[in-house]
Amino acid sequence: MAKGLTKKEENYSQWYNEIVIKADLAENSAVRGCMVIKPYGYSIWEKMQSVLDKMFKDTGHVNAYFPLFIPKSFFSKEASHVEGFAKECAVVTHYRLKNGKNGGIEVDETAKLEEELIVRPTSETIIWNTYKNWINSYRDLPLLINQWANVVRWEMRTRLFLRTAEFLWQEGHTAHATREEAIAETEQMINVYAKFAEEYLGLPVHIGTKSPNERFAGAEETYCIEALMQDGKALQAGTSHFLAQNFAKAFDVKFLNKENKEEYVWATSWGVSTRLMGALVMAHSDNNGLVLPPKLAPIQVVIVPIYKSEEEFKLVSERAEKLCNDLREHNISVKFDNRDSQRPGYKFAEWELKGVPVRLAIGPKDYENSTWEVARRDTLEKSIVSNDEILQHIKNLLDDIQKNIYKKALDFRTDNTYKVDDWDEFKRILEISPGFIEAHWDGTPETEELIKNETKATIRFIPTNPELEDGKCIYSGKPSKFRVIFAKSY
RNA sequence: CGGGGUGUGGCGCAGUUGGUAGCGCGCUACGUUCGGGACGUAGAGGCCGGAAGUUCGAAUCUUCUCACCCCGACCA
Repeated sequence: MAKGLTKKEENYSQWYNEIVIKADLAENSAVRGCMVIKPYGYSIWEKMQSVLDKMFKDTGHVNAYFPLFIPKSFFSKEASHVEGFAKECAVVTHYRLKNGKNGGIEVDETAKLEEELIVRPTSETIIWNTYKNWINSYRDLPLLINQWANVVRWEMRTRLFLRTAEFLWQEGHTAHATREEAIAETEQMINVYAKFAEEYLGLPVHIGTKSPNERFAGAEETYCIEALMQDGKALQAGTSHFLAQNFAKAFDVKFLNKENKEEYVWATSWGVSTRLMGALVMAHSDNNGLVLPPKLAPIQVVIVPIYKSEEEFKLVSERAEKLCNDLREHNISVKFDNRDSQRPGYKFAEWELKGVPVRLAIGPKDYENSTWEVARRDTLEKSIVSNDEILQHIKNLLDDIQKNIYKKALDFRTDNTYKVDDWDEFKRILEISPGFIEAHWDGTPETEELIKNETKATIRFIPTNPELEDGKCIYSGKPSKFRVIFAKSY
């Protein structure tokens, strides 16, 4: 089975790479660090987009589009923001090419830009520079805008979907009249992300806040959803930032309140990216390939005909086409794989590799008995279902698969979450069976840094409503009131 | 940016002490097959990452260069 696919127990990162490539999700491009998202992968992303977009609209947001390029001067207006991104910015310095000496092409040095342009690593600066013109009164607030865009962060080391130099995402940027309202927005959006992750990706996530070390550059508070991958490493799947008045002050965005007094506006920003594709792969897939949650699978059901003669093909095709129509009427996406060039066994393996949730086979025997062979991707179980019941069976099965992969991921997380009070135990667990570790922390960035240097583990999140309990910091032994969650991370 | 590795048909690789390139997969055609990755026959496809050098002769040796991958530091 799964010919040529590395087993995840043997080499997890190679297993991941092979699934991404062999399942036709994406491939490396001719440009260093930049990937090509292939049609099958992109159609999953489109499904994510359409679900998220609706969730954003339902919470009152509208879409807009801001420029790819940001004047360098904008960037330096918010000090910690610049510092956070400076090391990974692509910069445009010239606007013209000319013919070179040896028939090649070279940069025309006479066409130097007066002011260099930064390719956006995120859009806070250009957006706040624009909002300044849009906001005058409390009547202009709240301003609730999202954009779907690409951004560039010049990463040293890249991995398909998880970290690429260019990636696709959405970034919401909102402006509010009060601190409370902005915080409520920040929390609302992290809850939207959590709901999306759990209900659609089938991925259980924790909601929490980031420690100062891990916080977004320019934010007062960063909320995150954090998931556990099958190798025991944590993956940040989405973030929502309370930006306080930092950008309003940097870009001088003020409004007149009801008392006719000038105030700086309060801001949030929030985003999820194509990194979610990586999360999807690493959360559910197995040694046979990708496992997709039905709600995001581009193809939910595939039908493989089995036949010897032309007549047999005709008979099973007729019944397959009929079922295709029925399924489509019930908004279930289905593919009838009637390629004559491949044999059934090949098709079975291929659709498993691509993670299609439900596979049906129909051959002469099934035709005669009025049955279907039904195989589910998550458990690899097969059953025989009568033609009368097949439609309802598939509907139930898709729901069941969606629930089951969530439960599997949740059980995995539960099994790999540890409460630890002893430093040696902390190190030992990270060594032999990584996962989430709940431990006490003295609240200082210095301690987090020391723990990171010694174990590579960082604080993934601080619970939003922690259970209060007196304890001692796992590293320094200083008093602590509640536990935070450590893990190695992507 | 440090440490390691790899560049040879579309993909994965072999190529010995230098003698002018081969295998598997895939692809094309035809036939037999078809309930878990079929087989046969016949084909197409590469100036061996690039440049310079050594040599009668370089995929192979030397120097330089470029690209990519993996492990670290940094990051969503």
